[in-house]
Amino acid sequence: MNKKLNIDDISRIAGVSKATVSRVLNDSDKVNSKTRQKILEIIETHNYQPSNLARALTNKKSHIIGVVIEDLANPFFTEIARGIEAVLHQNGYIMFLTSSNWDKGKEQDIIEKLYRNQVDGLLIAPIDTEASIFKMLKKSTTPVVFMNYRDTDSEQCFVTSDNVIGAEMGTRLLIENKFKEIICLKGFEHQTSDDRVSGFYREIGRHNSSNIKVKLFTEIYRQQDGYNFIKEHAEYFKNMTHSCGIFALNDFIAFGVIDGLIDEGISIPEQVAVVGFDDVSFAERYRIPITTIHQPKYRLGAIAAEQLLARLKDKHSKAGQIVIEPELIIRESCPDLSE
Amino acid sequence: MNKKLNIDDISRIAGVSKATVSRVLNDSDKVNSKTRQKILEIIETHNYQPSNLARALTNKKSHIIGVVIEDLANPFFTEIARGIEAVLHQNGYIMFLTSSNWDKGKEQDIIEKLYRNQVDGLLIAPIDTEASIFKMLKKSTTPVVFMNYRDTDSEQCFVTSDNVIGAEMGTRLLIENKFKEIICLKGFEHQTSDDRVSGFYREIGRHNSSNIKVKLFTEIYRQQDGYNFIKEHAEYFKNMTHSCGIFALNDFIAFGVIDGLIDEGISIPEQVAVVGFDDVSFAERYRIPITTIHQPKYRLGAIAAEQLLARLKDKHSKAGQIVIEPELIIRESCPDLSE
DNA sequence: CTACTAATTGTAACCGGTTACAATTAGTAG
DNA sequence: CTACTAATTGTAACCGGTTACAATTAGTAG
Repeated sequence: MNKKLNIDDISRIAGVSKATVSRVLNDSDKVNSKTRQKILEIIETHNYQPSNLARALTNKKSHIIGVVIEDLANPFFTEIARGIEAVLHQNGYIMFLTSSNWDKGKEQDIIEKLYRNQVDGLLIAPIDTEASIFKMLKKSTTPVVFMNYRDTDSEQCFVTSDNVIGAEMGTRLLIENKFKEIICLKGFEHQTSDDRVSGFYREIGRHNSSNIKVKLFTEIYRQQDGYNFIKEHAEYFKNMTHSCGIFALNDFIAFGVIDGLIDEGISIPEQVAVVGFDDVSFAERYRIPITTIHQPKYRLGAIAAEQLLARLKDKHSKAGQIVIEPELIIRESCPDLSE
Repeated sequence: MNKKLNIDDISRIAGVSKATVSRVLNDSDKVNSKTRQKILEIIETHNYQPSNLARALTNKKSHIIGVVIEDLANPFFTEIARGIEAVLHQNGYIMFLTSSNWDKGKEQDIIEKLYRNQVDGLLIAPIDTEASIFKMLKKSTTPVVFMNYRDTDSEQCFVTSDNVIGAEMGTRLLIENKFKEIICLKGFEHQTSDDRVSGFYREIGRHNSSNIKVKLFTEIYRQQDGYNFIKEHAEYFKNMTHSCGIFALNDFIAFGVIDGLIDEGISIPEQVAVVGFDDVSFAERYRIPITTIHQPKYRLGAIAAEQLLARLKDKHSKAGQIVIEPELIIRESCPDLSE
């Protein structure tokens, strides 16, 4: 309808200089209370909204934090985002959330766009930290906190769960359950997956496990892949003379596995027990409640946001590198039968 | 580390004017291919990233679309966001997603911030359209498309499911199942809830239903509330001599209801049948698969984004007001026993 | 070599704010 | 009323880009 007003329009209407208007906008300096009053009224009645672009351009502060997660459909990430949002909002910052959708190219693209929009800081759950954009970020002054990722560079902030220990916990449960066969299903190509696989093997190695069959399957990414895995090996599972434990390296894969097992009429946990990872909100109330490794997602996001704010306040504060201990949650898909 | 370079730095290094640099950035006009080459190299080696703020300030185009949803924890909204993101990304726009978290004040606040950051357009799943910020938006030139909401103003774009018809479908199923008692649990105070309640009563009114007990309970917002509702009325349900149907006006309430019924040992659907609304991704694979009204969430988001892009191309294009027909999905929590 | 046109580049104003510094106005003591 | 200080306001430069227009350079025909 009517053009957007700018500060010059307001100053003209009020019969003052734009500097004065700017002063009342920022209630900085002293402005005569009558002029202030008048200007405020004009702003009000004309519904003037100062441009944050112009403001950020001079201030070099946008009060915007860019957040990049991998998947909007996965409550694991949205819970993290909620934690972030709560902390940022409380501190007068606004979160702009974006999703790389597990696409490396898009990840680069998004981060670059965020950076060019001069966000004050970046909170990233990264996929491909080898990408050139990350090298650029490291050289830049824009503070970054990684989530769900650990960096060897001591200058780099990050917040993550200890995926190695988490995987050890899950594996130990399976071993203690005395399964003759333990199958590990690896998820996305990602540092967290690698860590979990390491933890898996490390725990296996700790036990005299020569009489346990151990298998690893990779390239099982999503729920559907977990389902297909069971479908493909259905005959094998049905004809097994021993019972078996499956460690799905994230809950979604576990969901798929459980769906497949139910469809094939294979009993859980008697024939096949399932352990997941993440303790996504639905794990507790899935068709069969899932034994899994709990990560405090909301808290992880909140801590990451706090780290970033700390860096924003003091550029030279020590880079926080926070590793949170996960927790084994036992439910029906794999009970603790060790006693 | 090193200060961020700007276009002046680049032009100085290249020994040309900033206009020339700007020209190669936008590959507009003609630039001698040698100079272009040289400048591109300098940009590359110095990792120069032009500021989008400055650019947007002059161009009056940020290529950013602000998106406001109500709840990041609810896959209903994140599915919509995924649909939006896909369309926007394909068209060179970037989505900045924010969440009002069911808080009216925050909703106002967020929209104002987005607006001040001069996003090119806004996609909003609104809570409180009476708020003053929406009046301001209507007067502004920034195009807005509402989602999950219908506006009586013919100038306003929106995309929504037909909640009245959806509720009628669900209610009809319950009536055809010949339940002697039908209970409706209303969710958040929201236009969609009101529409669903209307549909519920309208369908009830269509049938000669004097022999059906009809009850409406309000202020049942979240999963936990659905659970508590059952807990509070557990004795009643257990002592019922007839069977009863519960229409939970969104799936999360249905989840809670089902949890409560299971905990109390009340059989589903024999004693109490449950119908949800939305067909959130987990409804299909909940402990008891939920009969619900399906909304095409991803598509809804995609259509909304397309509407917005259309408006962006042509300010005067007719305001799309799109109502999508929902679909009844029958699962275990309430089968179709009408024959 | 000259005169003209086309290609390339530079100058300066602008987008919409903020702020250091200067200028003006108001207030106060003598 | 004068002289001084404090309070208030304005001027102009700047943030980092874009672009209309002018200026310069290169190319071509005669």
